[in-house]
Amino acid sequence: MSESMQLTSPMLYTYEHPRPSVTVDMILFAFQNDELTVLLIRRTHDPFAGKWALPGGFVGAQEGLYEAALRELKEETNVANVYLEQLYTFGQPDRDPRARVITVAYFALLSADEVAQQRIHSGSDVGETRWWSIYALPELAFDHQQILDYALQRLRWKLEWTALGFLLLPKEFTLSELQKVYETVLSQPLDKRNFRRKILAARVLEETGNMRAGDHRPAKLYAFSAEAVELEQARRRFP
Amino acid sequence: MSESMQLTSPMLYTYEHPRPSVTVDMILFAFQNDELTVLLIRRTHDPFAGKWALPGGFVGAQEGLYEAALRELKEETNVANVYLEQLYTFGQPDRDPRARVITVAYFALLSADEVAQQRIHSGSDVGETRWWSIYALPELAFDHQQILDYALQRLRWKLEWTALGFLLLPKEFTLSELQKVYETVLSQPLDKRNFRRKILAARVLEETGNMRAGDHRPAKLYAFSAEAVELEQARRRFP
DNA sequence: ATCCTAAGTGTGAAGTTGACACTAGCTTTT
DNA sequence: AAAAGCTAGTGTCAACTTCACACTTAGGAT
Repeated sequence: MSESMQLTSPMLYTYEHPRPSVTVDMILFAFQNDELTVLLIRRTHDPFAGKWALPGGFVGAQEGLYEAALRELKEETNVANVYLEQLYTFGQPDRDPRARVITVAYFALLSADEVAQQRIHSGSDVGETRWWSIYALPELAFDHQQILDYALQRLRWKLEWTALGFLLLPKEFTLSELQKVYETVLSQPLDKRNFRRKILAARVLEETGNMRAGDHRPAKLYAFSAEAVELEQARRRFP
Repeated sequence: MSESMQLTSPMLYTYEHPRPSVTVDMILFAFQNDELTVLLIRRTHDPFAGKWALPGGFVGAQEGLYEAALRELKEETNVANVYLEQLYTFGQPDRDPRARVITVAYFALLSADEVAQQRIHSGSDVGETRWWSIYALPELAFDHQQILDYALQRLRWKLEWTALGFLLLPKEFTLSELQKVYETVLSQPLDKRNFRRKILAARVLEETGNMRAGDHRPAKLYAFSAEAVELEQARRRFP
């Protein structure tokens, strides 16, 4: 501890300091086939060549962190137009075996529409891109498992405390589908009547008038109202 | 946007990238004279020489972010043994006029005991160190006002949702003192009976058996129990 | 002894949460 | 065309929580 003090202390407020690399890593969650999934890429280069990792990359000299996250996402996975939320910054000195790399993690919820539209594909530097079920993950590169665990906590928190679960669904959805999202993410069954009462009380959903046809009794379709969502997002405790 | 893509994209997963400087900045809150206060230092060097700023400094090559925060705090202000919580990472490209500097902000609540004990003084690189009332702040350097605003949001959230307000008080305190903390931070009067019922229901406080003598009826003194606090902190939504 | 001031205490009404079971409406099968 | 199968959809009561609200108690100062 005192060694590092002497290293850096005399230089305070000059700009001659060890400069780490800074990256952004993105955790993209989606809901597919009744499973919570996360988007991973397969690394082509060392370190961890062949291993799966969160999409991410270096922050450019003249771009903000959020912009870097959007750019890398587009480049590596062709995903665009998502709302990213800063998650946490991970900076253990040894988290990258080659150099000091500090990473700012972002996460996003992708609606089923977005997953379908994005035509996700791998960028030139990326081996392969695919969605993985949260419950059957491969071994991850770096400390990405830890980052993912943390993102999962945050996601659970979000669903426990806000009515924003529909962000993982298509534009129109049934209440049963929404309940399924909540049950899957929170890993617990919910009472149908109480769930409906509660989610409707949040006043972010409105009936579209359409029905979901299917094998059985058709279900009313709901959508969220943009204004209400802004309110709900404004209620976020950690912007 | 596409310019910066071309700048950095071809180098993905090599380590030849613009490397920003990375700093930590600390927001230390304390409660003094019925006011919420924050610890600031006066800058001696440009940029913003003479302006007040959050204590902070560069992250060493081989130290974690948290360790860097502790070290800088000790160096600049002589504050030690505080529990820091990561707040947010600010990385707008122009937030430092001279170079690209990304900062990871931490915040901490200092008890009145700690404020008294710490013998806060300025490190060699720091002009002056003092506590400022939140409601009478000087103009701050960089984007530190923005960072502070965000920290205040988080602090309010913390007091709204947890019983951790006593972190800002000395070891022993009366319920009235605790209520005053909550009222000050939340900027709203609270009902005495409801406040007491609620805070006692959280089961983190215990009577010490001592009384606070004073001009009027003596008040029971309370302390928090360490185990209970761990529980309460474990309840934190964002570790 | 009286006054002043802060400490300390309880209740009822309103709202919220949680447990719980049946009917409605469509498709498929026979 | 009737029955079976399956999912959608709905209401109530009890327990608990929240909120508003006012008086008594204990010490210090005079």
